[in-house]
Amino acid sequence: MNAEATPCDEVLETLRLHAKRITEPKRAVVQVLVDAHEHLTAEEITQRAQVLRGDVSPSTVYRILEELEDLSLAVHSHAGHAAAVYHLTGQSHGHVTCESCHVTFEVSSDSFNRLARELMDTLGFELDRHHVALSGLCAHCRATIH
Amino acid sequence: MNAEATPCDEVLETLRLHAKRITEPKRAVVQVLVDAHEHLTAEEITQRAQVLRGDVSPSTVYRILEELEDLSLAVHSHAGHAAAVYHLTGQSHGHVTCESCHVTFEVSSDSFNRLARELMDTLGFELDRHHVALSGLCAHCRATIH
DNA sequence: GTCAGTGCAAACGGTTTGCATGTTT
DNA sequence: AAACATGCAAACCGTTTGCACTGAC
Repeated sequence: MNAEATPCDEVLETLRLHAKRITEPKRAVVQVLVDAHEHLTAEEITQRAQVLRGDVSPSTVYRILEELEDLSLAVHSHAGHAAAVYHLTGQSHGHVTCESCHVTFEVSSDSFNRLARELMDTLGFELDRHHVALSGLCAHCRATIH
Repeated sequence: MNAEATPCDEVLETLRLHAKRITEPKRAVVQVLVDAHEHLTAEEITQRAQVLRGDVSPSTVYRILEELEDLSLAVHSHAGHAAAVYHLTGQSHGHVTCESCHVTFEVSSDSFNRLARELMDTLGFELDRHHVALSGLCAHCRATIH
């Protein structure tokens, strides 16, 4: 129960602890990720960071995202054909993406855990549930298309 | 129990039935896919088709693969960062890909079915098990790395 | 003052497309 | 002959990289 810093500060503090420098573009990107409740592409992150700070280049965003991933502060996953989506690490969960409207849902770990256990038992395969999203059709698109 | 045509002929016959023309590049690509027991990238398919036929362009291979997919004769899936892999449709199965050695395994439908049912029940989400591969570490790489 | 971090522009890999030519029907 | 399929080259999109410069420490 200590006076909690903002989630944004927590991430920046972790960077500091790893001898990373705190720069304006980093503040902006972290802020965007903290504020985002969806999963964002690098391009979306860039655009939003530019709103906050004006002039953040895409390459910088990619470098910052890579740094955050190295420190396990963020992860990305691949959703079908589209660009990768990034988000800060929270509780463990999987992803499913709608092929039609491209919305990405998080799915509780429980749903994946059974499959993960089965893969381990049968193939000795260790599932990384973050990294690749399953795809299919969301309820809305299914109703619309069929 | 009729005298069975080769799998290759079956695919070509299906093309014919859909008023598609049977060309040398198509024969080569279909032959490659029939012979392949792994999942191949478009580039690998192109290379092997060129061995069979000399001079098949990558763009033609992509167009043929698209045609096969339109007719549900083939599917592709995305494995982590790498290029998409293609294969002819057989029994329904899912994919898991090793992040380290990039081998793709097929996983029996049963393993995915439970997850699929759960996604349908909880989100109304219809899983397309073909389209995106889950990733993780295969038994061999796990043993090597850890 | 040093070095990590930045912006820019160019390169990259996988895939798609426009167009003139060739081949199947 | 007509329609479709092909090869080539150029475009495309998401991402990465080389480099000179800036700004955090």
